[in-house]
Amino acid sequence: MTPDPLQPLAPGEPAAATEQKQRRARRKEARPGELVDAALALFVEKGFAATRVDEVAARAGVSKGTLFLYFPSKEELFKAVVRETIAGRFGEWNDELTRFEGNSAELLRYCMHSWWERIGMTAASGITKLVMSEAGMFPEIAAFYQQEVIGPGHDLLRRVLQRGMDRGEFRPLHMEYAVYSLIAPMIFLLMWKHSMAPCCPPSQQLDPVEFIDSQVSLLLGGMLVNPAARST
Amino acid sequence: MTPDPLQPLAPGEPAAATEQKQRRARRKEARPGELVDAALALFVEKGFAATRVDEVAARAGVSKGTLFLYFPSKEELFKAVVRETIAGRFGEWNDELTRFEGNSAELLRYCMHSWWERIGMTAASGITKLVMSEAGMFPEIAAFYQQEVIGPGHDLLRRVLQRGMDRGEFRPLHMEYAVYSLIAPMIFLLMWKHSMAPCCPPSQQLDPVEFIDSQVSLLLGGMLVNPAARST
Amino acid sequence: MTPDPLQPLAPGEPAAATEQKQRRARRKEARPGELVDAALALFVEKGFAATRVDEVAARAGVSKGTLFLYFPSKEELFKAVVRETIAGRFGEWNDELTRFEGNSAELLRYCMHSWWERIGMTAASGITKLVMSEAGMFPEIAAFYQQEVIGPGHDLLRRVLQRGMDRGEFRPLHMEYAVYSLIAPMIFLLMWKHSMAPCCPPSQQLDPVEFIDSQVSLLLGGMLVNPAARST
Amino acid sequence: MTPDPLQPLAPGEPAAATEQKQRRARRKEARPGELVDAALALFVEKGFAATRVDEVAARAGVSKGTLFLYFPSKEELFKAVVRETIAGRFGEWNDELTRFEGNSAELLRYCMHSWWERIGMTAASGITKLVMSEAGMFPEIAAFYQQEVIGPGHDLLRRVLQRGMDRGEFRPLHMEYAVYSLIAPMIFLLMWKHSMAPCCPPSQQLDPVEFIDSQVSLLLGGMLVNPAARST
DNA sequence: TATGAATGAGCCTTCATTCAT
DNA sequence: CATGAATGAAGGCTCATTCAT
Repeated sequence: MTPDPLQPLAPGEPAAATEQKQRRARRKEARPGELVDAALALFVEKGFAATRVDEVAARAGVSKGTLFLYFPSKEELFKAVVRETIAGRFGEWNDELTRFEGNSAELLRYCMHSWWERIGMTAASGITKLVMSEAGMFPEIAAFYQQEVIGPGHDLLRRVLQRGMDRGEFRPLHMEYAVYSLIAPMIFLLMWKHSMAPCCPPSQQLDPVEFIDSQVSLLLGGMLVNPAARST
Repeated sequence: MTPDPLQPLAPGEPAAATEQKQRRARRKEARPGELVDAALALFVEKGFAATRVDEVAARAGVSKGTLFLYFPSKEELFKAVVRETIAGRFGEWNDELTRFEGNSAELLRYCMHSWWERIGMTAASGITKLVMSEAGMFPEIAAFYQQEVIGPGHDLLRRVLQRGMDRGEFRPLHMEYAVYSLIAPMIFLLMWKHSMAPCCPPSQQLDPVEFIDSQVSLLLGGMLVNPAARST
Repeated sequence: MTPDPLQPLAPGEPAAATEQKQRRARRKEARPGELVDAALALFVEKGFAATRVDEVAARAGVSKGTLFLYFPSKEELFKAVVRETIAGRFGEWNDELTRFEGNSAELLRYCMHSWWERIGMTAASGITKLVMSEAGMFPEIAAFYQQEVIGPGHDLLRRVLQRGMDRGEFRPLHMEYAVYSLIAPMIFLLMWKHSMAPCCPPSQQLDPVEFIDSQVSLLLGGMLVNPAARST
Repeated sequence: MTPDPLQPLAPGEPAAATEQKQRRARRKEARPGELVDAALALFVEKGFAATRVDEVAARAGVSKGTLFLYFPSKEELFKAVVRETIAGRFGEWNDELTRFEGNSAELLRYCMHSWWERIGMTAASGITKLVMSEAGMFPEIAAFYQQEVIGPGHDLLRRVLQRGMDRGEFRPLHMEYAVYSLIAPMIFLLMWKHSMAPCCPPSQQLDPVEFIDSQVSLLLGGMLVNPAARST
């Protein structure tokens, strides 16, 4: 859609004008994205209701009117934020899982740390906090999130556990509950990071990576057939 | 404070008038509670910003003006809701812990289930979800919550773990992380119940009691010195 | 209406009860006055709109409901304040004028100082400030004030000037303007005292008595037939 | 600030567009002024508290929201009214005083009449009345008024009197009191015009110009070294 | 397309007034 | 008579949304 900048200019066309058009066009196409980024940051920081569209527009470097050119309402902006931000990276993740060659305990640990690096510690974590906070007001969004994120994530974790059981590494587990036992610390870390952490005294601060390590170890204690022999 | 109802009425005193006064007095004393109850329900359902004080008043069966007779602002009403809902039940809990005679695995399981019965499945859970959702907007509330709930809960769980280690039931644990491993499923259950659960397909629904059971079992696997011998 | 306290008690009547009734009755009769006093003070200090009836009631030591037992509305309370506070002291003043034996310059000076002592420096001055401030909102009150205070005061001053002219002490004066030349400093002192004075630096503070003296001297310079010979 | 209308338009520039922009710009620039004018009229007529911002906006031909686009609060609107209305014209006045060539009696008379024409009979007088009425509620405004108006006016009058004394026209005067003797009739006229006058019977009406004339004559009687020789 | 001035519905809050007790 | 809890009609102010330019 954007004109390929490597393409040679049509002969006779004034270069400057073309370049300007290009830049404007590129800018125009970037607009929604910039607005979504700005909105994401502000929604995460202050919540949906407390974020003013003026602020979003200002942060995106456009006027308030322009925002409504791209999003018909604040609610639609919010929905767009959720939709745009949730990039389905589960395909890639599933592939990694398939290719993984270590034991299942290592895989599980890898998955959890991987989640932290790719989601938990990035801005993407804000979106989950946001969705959970506003789910009551936006059931549609919550359902969308469930379908696009929770569901696939759930499936992926189920695959990991199944792999462990199939390979005789994990004891027979009640799949659903075990999956949620893995989701729980992630949700917890998200909410903690975005809500209580700023108010906790240093003594109760949490190093997420260490916590994940510790948590996985504890859970593996209950999952592994032979905990004593575990390598991780 | 209220006249002792066991006290016989002064002879000659008209019983009707006394009763009326009592009802009036009771009414006045009941108002804040009724308002807090109404506010709790609405805040949990719609969030702080989306809840209108008119609605709260209407639900409590009074006029808008009356609400401001008891709470100087919407924000103070919110704080009152938080305070009232999470009235420290930790004293009682700590006593139970002290008196508990079973082994530490049983105690841990008891604690988690107890939490669900007293907090998780009651309206109090909604307020925690709300506090975490709105923490950014109400740092004061978040700090209060941290001090009144998170802190004491943290301490209580630490005592449980310490008991297990002292009695040689639990392996040496990194205390902080282990505590958060117990807190995590509770926070998760809270958030889940109040945000995603209504949108999940039946296949992904979660029975909280069973989940707690399962989660505790897994964690105990990692905590107990002798997992095989565990009674629960 | 109030039982004469000197009247011997009716035989057989319990003294205590009677006394209580008396006190309550006396108190009841005093209520309107106490309310008017409280209202005067607050109206003068804060203006009509900014004075809350709660405050008036509280200052008078009664409940808000009681206030409305005596005055049907805040406006009526205001009117009552003006009516009650403006005690016609012009009869007495006119008598003094008639009996005055000094020369007219002395009489004029006496009148002005007398006004300051009896009105200007007392709480009564507040009422004039109040009436002038709120005249736009209460034309009825302004008319009443004009009739009860301005008019009589005007007449009294006219008599003084006429006396001076009749006795050949004052030059022929344009009566209306001359009267207002005497009223002007009084109005000025009132407004000054109640509005700007608190904001003026010490260098611009004003000693009212000295100012009246100075002002009268200047005016007499223009009024007296023989200024050089004036004794005051 | 506005583009010089005498400047010829750049050749080729579309006149219509320019004019439109100008009109739009002028409109935006005119808004605060229109609002201040509307507010001035209503504040003077009804007082600060009784004036509703809706009314001000309506009178200025805009919506309530627009008003808050230009003034952050009703109070700031009021302050703006005061500032705009009494924009310091003392510089001009001081110059006139310096250039004045007549005798000091004439100068004094000129000053007083000048005040009436520029302040007393204009809308600015209403604002002074308002400031004095509401001074108790707005000490900040009162202080501002004192600094911007009372102070400079005071200084100007002092200069006039000093000039008279320096030139041997005026007798030695107690400066402060004499200055206030000149301020008093102005304050009086203001208050009178805006409060009692509408309620006075015709017999007690006051022609301000004549009153000033009369008042100045009387005061000059007390000020001049040689009253008999006075030309005015 | 982009702007930003304008809008107006709606919110929180106040306070004079009422009325059951 | 006195109380004070309850009321509800406004009022000031915000902010998502519109639209002329």
